[in-house]
Amino acid sequence: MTRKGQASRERILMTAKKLVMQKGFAGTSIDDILENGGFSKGAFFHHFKSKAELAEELVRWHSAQDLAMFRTLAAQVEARRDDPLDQMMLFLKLFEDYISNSEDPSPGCMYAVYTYESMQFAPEVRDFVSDTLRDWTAIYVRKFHEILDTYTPVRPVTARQLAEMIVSIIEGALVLQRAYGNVEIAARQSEQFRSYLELLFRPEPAPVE
Amino acid sequence: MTRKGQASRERILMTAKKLVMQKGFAGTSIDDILENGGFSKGAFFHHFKSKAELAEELVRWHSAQDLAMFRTLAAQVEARRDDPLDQMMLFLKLFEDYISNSEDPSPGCMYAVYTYESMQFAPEVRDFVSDTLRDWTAIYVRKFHEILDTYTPVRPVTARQLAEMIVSIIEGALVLQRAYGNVEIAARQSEQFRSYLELLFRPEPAPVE
DNA sequence: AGAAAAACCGACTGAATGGTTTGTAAAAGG
DNA sequence: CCTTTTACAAACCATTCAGTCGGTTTTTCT
Repeated sequence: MTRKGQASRERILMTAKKLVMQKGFAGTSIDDILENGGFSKGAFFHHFKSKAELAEELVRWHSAQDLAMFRTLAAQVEARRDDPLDQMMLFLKLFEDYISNSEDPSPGCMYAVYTYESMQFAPEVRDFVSDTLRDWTAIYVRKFHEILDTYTPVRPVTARQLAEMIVSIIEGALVLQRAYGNVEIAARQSEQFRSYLELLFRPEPAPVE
Repeated sequence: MTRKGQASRERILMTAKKLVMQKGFAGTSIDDILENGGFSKGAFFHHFKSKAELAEELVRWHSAQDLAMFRTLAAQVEARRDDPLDQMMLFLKLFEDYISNSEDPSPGCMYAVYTYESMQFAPEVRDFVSDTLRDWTAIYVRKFHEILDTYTPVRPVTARQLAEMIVSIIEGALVLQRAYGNVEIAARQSEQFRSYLELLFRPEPAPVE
């Protein structure tokens, strides 16, 4: 694949991503993508043999970017803090900055789009999406294990429960954000989750009555 | 509209709901609905003048059912508890029972489907969905106001933040539930939220070191 | 420079889709 | 009982859709 070929392919993926996030996968036709990006039919089918293949390449491409961003944040955090709880708190704060400042016109999670349209996709694509979500959760699970090795929570809780909680909160907040056209919900909810972690792991003495 | 007519209309809506929750709105063709429910084209277009009208009637119909269920739970709760925090806790528990025992093959939230495919719908439909989500949140906001009038939280928090938190958690948990094919996540996450409320409003004395 | 391969163009095709129309059976109303 | 309206049936239509194909341009390799 030539350099120019790669570039075109990426431009198609970028356009497809934009439209799929706006209108869903079934709601986005190939002609839509072509018109919006200024490509031709021939160009598209030179790079992707079918719409189904685009679907697969699109999530894989997106998840690679996503993971890279995630790792960048995680690395920053681990360089700046030693304590696992401090790391988690800083990570969440950085995430809040990131999501508040991304001027994405149609916010949302691509995995959620794929999940709610799962019947459109081949089983392997569905599996890829759920595996990716599982990987995402697993990274949090590991970090919460570290935290639970160091701290004793005020109430019994498992690493898995906390990991699924932050993922759920973010996924749900993105739905609300999109429905309301309000870009601050995800950050505010991440903040609430931090508050929960504080109470669980760093309780203050009960206030005197 | 005759009784039989009403019944047919409802059967179409039921079939449409099932398919839309499985495959998304754009991914569900009218022919799909007809085939799946055993209707004819004539029947469909007798009851709905277009697919767009079906979209609108479908959310409105669904939200009416949804709200009725919500009110039933709320009424049960208010009959059994006086304290607003107790009411909230019981409500969440009843919700957990409800969602764990509903044998829905393709779980998820219809508002999330509409939100992620929002470009498919007329502005009035989009507004209806966001208004419905706002109503939903507003009911929680009111209850949390009552709670905050009675209890002092350990950490500063607003009724709106808590209301958006439970809605986000449930929305997000439904995404994960669907992705993983695991029907217990929403209930488990609701439980975590209860745990947060306990820590906020009914803190135990800090453990002695 | 010249051959070979990759990248691209756009007219075309068949199937699917949303929607229309014409006709008919069954209720409802007087 | 007879008329009018409602409820449905299904053939039909125009458009859109995913995908094909034959041909041209551009890039790469030697």
